[in-house]
Amino acid sequence: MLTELTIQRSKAGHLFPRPMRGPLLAEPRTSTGPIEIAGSRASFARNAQIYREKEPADRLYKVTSGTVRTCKVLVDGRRHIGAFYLPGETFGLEPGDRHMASAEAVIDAEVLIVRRCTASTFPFWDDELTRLMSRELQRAQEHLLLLIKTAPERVATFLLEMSARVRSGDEVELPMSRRDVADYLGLTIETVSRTLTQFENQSVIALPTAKRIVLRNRLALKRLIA
Amino acid sequence: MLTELTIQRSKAGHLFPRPMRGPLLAEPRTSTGPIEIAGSRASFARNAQIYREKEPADRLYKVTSGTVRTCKVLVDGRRHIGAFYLPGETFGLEPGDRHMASAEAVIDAEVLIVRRCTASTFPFWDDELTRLMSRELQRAQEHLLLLIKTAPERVATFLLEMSARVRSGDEVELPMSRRDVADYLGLTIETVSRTLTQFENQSVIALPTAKRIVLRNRLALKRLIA
DNA sequence: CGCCAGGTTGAAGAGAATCAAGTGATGTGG
DNA sequence: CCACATCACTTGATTCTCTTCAACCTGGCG
Repeated sequence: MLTELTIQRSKAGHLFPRPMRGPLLAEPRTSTGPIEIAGSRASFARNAQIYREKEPADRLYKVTSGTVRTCKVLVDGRRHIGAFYLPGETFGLEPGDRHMASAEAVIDAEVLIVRRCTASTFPFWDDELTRLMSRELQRAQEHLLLLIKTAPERVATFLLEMSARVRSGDEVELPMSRRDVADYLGLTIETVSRTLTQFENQSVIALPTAKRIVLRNRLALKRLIA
Repeated sequence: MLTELTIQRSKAGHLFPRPMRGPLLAEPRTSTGPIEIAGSRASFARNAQIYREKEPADRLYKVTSGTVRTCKVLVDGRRHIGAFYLPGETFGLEPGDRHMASAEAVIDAEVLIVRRCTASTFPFWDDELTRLMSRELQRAQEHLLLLIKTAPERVATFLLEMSARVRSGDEVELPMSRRDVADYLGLTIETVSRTLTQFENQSVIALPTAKRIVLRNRLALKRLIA
């Protein structure tokens, strides 16, 4: 194991190193056991940028707490969110050598950072990179299918996806704002909000608070997905 | 080089083997020169299926002539085209071990087929797979951005993309139908058609025939893309 | 010549965006 | 501890884009 550093945020998202260690990879590989690779830890305040578009993509990031979004801002101000990353998920791997999107903390988040080159000395590393790339591709392809659907279908898909990812029964605590959801689904915040209240009126969901959503009728949501 | 077979189509798209050889990979790799890997050739009639969704994804396909589309049909009959593949481009690589979409010949097409496992005996093969996967991911991410745009923006993006890929000056011969274009862009054929005539009326393009498109004002198209 | 698939055009309608106002939660300073 | 400011979300009215439904071209091809 190599030297490790942890980085903590200041108020404005500045980074302060402090010693730490942690595993990069989430899934134990049956053949070899879990892989742990030296890295540094960093904390980011809500909305702090983790990296910017077009910066060299020489690091990988694993969320240890909080939530991260990757997003692209178009010239006319529209914003597109490519993905949300929850604890245990890894982001930052790009098809090229530069980041295609920026990454930001949706809520206060901690990430483990590993240099891509550092890791190349470990066996099975290439396998892991391929696995991550595959997952990104699959995610992107599912996202594509999402964007050709109607608003209720998109929202239903999103709710079921989030529910499956946080797996906490029928109650989902969304870490992200309506704006984030809207930019992920390719809708406006008004449409997202209206669709949610519509679901609530149909008793498909309950909304104890804006970000807490109870799935009361999963079947109805699944029927929507088509 | 291993034994090679070529397969030709019958009227209904059936396959008849015949000896042949050809390179799988398009790009010469500077360090080692072009890689050529044994494979079989096959021809497919217009609209013939090359593989179906959920079939094992154990082969790679390189288009040698014609055009191929990958598509998914949703339960309600809507169809989504994930990508078009032109001569020289490789398709069939999936994030999992099953095809996520089916592949069909847009027009009569010839493809070179290589078994994924066959190829593992060649050096640099893993690199090549990674490169292909990267390209797919990039393609998917650009497609995502497309789908959050307006109809004119999508059509303009599509025209410029096709023009760049066939690089035959300002004249583009589209191999695919309006339906294919529409299903790729997430629009209806009527909207695609209307948008094209609108471009024509603005002298941005000319339409000598339905499938032949002359880009008269690339700048106007680029301005649209935002 | 006439058929037929693919493409275009028109009119009407639906769905989401936009514009605008209101409500509710959160946080801050007096 | 409360008043107020701010931000996030919701709701309503209107507009606009794209879809839908329908009719009509057009170009190959028997």
